[in-house]
Amino acid sequence: MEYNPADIERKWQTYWRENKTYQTEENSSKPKYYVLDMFPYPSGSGLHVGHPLGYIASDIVARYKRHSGFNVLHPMGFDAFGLPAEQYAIQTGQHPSITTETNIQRYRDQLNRIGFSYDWSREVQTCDPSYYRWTQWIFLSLFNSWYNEGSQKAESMETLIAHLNQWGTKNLQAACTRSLSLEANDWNNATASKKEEILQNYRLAYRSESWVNWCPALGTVLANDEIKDGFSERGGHPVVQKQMMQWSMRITAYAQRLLDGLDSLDWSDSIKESQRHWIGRSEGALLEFSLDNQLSLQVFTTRPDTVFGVSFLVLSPEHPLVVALTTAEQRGAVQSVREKAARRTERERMADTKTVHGAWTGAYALHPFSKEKLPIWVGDYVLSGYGTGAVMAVPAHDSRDYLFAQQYGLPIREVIAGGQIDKEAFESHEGIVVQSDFLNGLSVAEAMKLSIEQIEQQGLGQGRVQFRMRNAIFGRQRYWGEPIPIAYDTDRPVPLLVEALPLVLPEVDKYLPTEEGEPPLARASPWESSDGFPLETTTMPGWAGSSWYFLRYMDPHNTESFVGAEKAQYWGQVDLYMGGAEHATGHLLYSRFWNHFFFDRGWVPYAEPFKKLVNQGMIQGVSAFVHRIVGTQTFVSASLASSYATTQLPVDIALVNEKDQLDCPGFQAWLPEYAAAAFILDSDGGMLLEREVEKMSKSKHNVVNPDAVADAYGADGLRLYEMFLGPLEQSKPWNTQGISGISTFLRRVWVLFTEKSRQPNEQEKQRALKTAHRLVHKVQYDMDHFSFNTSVSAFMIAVNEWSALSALPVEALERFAVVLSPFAPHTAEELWGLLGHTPSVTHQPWPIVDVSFLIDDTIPYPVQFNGKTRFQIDIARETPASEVESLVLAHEQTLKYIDGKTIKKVIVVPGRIVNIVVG
RNA sequence: GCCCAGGUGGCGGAAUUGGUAGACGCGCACGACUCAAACUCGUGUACCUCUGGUGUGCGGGUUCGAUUCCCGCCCUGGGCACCA
Repeated sequence: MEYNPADIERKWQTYWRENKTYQTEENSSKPKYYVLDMFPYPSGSGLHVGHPLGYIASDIVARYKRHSGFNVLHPMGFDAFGLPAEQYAIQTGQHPSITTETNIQRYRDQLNRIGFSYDWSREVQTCDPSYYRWTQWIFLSLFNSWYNEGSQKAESMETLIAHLNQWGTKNLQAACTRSLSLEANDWNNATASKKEEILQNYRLAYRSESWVNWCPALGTVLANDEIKDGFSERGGHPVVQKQMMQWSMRITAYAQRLLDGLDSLDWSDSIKESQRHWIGRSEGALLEFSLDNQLSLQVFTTRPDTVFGVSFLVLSPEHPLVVALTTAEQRGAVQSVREKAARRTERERMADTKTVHGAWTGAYALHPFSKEKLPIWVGDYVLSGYGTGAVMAVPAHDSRDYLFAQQYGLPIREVIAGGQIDKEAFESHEGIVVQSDFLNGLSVAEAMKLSIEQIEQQGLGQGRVQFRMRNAIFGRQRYWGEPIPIAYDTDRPVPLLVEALPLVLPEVDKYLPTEEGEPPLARASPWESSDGFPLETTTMPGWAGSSWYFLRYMDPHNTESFVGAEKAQYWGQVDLYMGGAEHATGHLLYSRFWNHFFFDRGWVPYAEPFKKLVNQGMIQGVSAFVHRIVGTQTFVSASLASSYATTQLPVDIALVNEKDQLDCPGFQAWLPEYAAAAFILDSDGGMLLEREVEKMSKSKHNVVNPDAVADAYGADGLRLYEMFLGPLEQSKPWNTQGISGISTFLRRVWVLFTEKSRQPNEQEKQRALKTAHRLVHKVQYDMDHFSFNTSVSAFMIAVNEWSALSALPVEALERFAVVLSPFAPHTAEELWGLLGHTPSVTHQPWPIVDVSFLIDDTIPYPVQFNGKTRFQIDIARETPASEVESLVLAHEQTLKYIDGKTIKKVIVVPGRIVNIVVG
């Protein structure tokens, strides 16, 4: 009987589906284990072999945990709202839900072809109204909550309103957009509209006029994490800064907790570091500089110790005081800086960090201590969104201020000794404070402390922790997303009632903005609430639906709440979250933010949603390039290309054979422009190509399709090979050729189970069992260390050892089938059946290792001379060190290597090695 | 510029606490089977000036012994990038 993966895989996939083998148990008494994959966006091009890498690894863990007696939650779903489906809708007029549904179907088929053990009865799709109803509900909950900095948690707006009723803003500790000062009377006498304006200052989901990243080509705003190098992540369009009224999320309220929470997480250092950097905590002081005319200007600085080195102040071009401060003579210069800054795209701003532009406003401020007159400048290197949008410039000790001072001839005053400030700014914290009045002679650390004390005592400002992270813009001017469940009573936002949810996406005639520039939802008529108020026209961003889906899987059909309290309690945290490192600062931060909020409101038992995170590496493609002689349609083999002037053009890797040669007729048929191609072959008659490792993508023509690999080598072959390629977290190139080793392995496994005698003699039985126990031990170790590539090697070693025996005991084969099943589940099911067992192998207990099989009676001691291994001798395990030494010294080969030299020292490491030092 | 990860044969990679560097697989070479080829099976395969020597990016150090620990540097990949 031949090993036929196609038949076996079809058979078992049907069996699993019909018997609901992977359905998670409800009300189980078993311990739980939650293994989650980052759900995919179902793109039109389907999966390539890189996508399933993480899914295979997590599926192995899920299956291993089932064998180990856990009730496993291993779900899959789709992040189904998003730009590509909408762009396609704009081009074709087809509703994005149709494209999305087709793509999801294809993804589901592709995933099932690989034999994943998902419980599909829990599938979620973010674009499904029964799902986004709860995304909208969460939005309303955030709208109806504020962050109490006193209790350090989110609370219902009711407690805020109660405080305002009684005290106004007195003693109110709240995360807010700007700090307000109101008496209880002011609040109580305010109109509904004025009250809402005040509340907006505190709500966790709120509207504000803010600087946004506007992408004209996509016609929408983008979050910082949706931009790469100044271009939109999707589509690569330029992005500019623009001020707009926008829905935002007050994630900054959670900055400190999001930072602290990282310490308890079992995540890679690189992801934790990028989150820390993104949050960007810095300590310093807010400091007031008074102006001539009653006004004052506030700056944020992390170096209050250098306060006597301030020689000018700089405002961002957008700073609200710029216009008021600028004198008539300076108006032109300042205006030109402001206009220039406004015109710059994000991209230009980043490309050009070496030059600064600025102008003097004509105004002065007074130094808070020395009362010296300091000129106030406008400079484009100061960002309006960070700190107060104004800085005290200390050019001697800040390189950006230094650059600015040099360019405009402003004074540079050394206040920390130790640098060479005629050459560059001295930013080190190692130094003694000089020319600084009461700070003279102190270290930087001492001066920081004392300066803040003095600033606070004299009422000039206060110590302050500042975060780089900004609040997240939430509205998108797009169609294919969750509608925001808000109506407007004139300008006052009014939340829809929970009973009115879901607010379903309306039908529109086109998926484009209206002629007036309104988002596509404005095309719906009427787009208004049941009581006739106009509805919000922006939709939620992609990250809304994906920030809580891991909770919905716990309780996917609940119509009463987004997740039931008992289910949330039982499943707790995600034990293992597998996904790409590209979500380091987007999805993973937003999900943590929302989950902290749910925790504060008492809806989930943990603030942190993902206990352990593993980032699978990228599988790269190996692109192929053909040489074309410049200006012709003649193509030349790579081996001859050096004799011609050529350009290299990418070729679909389907047209390349295993010797890196081009299928010439196939190439001519591939694209019309190559129909008339002529070829100059090398002496072997081949058309050699250049190969290069790059990211796998459709546009590079280097995509390998998992379906095709599974058809040729079986799903189990694909699974084993993806794991065998190398460490999970590393990037590595895909080379289909290598999979033949896996094929050979699986066939040899099959032979062991179908042709090998099961009546071993005692010696063979012991040898076979030793191999089996060592295999189980190794695989178990690898499971705990996510080292799946070495497990595949261990399987091969076991099979090689067993193949050399004439018979195998059934106990060895049984262990093998169970241990193989997480990796190659279809084959393992079939093997389990061949041993006479009834299905399924899925819940068979993981074999127990008999440690006596792991220990050998004798140890092959390597014998080294001066650290170089020369030979080995077998010595009984328990032999004491002194005896090992004499055995080695008495060995005939030892004499040869001593070769008349003196033995200076003999090192015996019991059980390991012998090293003889001669000289 | 800053932060993080990594650098081992022709290739993917292994080496679990400082203890035999190159497991396992690909590729390649030779052999068996075959009229022949493919498949399959077997043997070999780090390098060199080969009774020996060298070798885990480079240079140093610690140690009886270093891919592993320490110092300095180079390169590759990823992230951040005027954050005061």
